[in-house]
Order: sequence, then C-alpha cells, then structure tokens
Amino acid sequence: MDSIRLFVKHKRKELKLTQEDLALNAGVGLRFVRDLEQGKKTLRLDKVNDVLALFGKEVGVVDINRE
Amino acid sequence: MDSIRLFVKHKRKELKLTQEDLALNAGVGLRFVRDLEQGKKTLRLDKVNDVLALFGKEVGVVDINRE
DNA sequence: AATTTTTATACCCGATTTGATATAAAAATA
DNA sequence: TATTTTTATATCAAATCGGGTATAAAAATT
Repeated sequence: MDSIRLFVKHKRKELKLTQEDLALNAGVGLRFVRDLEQGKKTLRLDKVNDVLALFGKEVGVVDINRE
Repeated sequence: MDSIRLFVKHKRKELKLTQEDLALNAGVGLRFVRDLEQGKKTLRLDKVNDVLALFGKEVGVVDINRE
C-alpha cells in the first residue's frame, strides 16, 4: 500500500545516503524526496521513477494484495 | 517501461469498455484515461491508482528489466 | 460506401505540485 | 550535555496537471 515509500526509505538508509544525497543524485528536489518518504499520494509518476531508477527499479503494475 | 499504459489498454479492451466507461468507473476524467493510455509520463500517482484499482491492481516497485 | 462510435490531439483555466528557502524538531555524534 | 547533522513542516512563486470541451482522425458497424 505504501510499498514505494518504504522501499525508498529503506534502500536509501541501506546505502547510507541522506535525503539530500538522494535528491541530488536523482535530479529531483529535496522537497520531493521528503514528500515521497512521507507517503504523499499525489506525486508525479515520472519523478518517482527518477528516484527508483537509482536502485534499478521503476513503477509498475502489482497486485493490491501482495505481502 | 510502459507496462502500466499497456496493462490498462489491454485490460480495458478485454472487458469491452470504452475509455469513457473506464473514466466514469474510475472517477477520473476522460482526458486522464487518454493521457495514460498514450503513455504520458507525468501523471499523478493517485489517479493512476484510481484506474488500476478497478482491476485489483496498484502501482508498485518493480525491476526495470523484467519481461 | 455511409454512418456511427471510439480514439487522438489541442486549447482554456482553475487547482495543485514542485523547487527553493526558512525554521523547527529530531537524531546522531563528540 | 552540547554540537552537528538530518529530517519535518511551512510559505511563496512558477510550472504543470487534469477536467471540460471542441475538432479531427481512426475504427467499427450497417
């Protein structure tokens, strides 16, 4: 349900990056990274992809009920 | 890469719905459904989820290289 | 082929996002 | 505990999305 938010947050810490590092590397604003990790629902898809691309991921279609 | 767009397009036709039907059922504008199926990259995440929810799906994190 | 239906593209405009910046709170470190 | 770093929240302005609408193109139906 908020898998994207948690994925980014955990992966970022795993790599010992600050939100600012992530923003710079992804080419998005710091504000966006914060909104993302806070679970904002109305984010723009392309910017989410900009962030996920750092981890070799992207957004896709998944089942609503998957653990 | 544009898996979301294709998923919606195919699933919609599978159920023999028009873009207008889909828009009405999902509670989004017809314009949005069209942008989505045409592969617009900057869509809002929550609205994409509104559409996918009709099919028991949502947006999630996936590997960039998955067939 | 003619008609109808569906889809694609373009424009206007209100509403919302995003980036930048500032400040406060929380967490980490010395 | 004091200091530094990181994260959270708020405001402002510029940029852009999304709904609605109109028109054209394409597809489907008769």
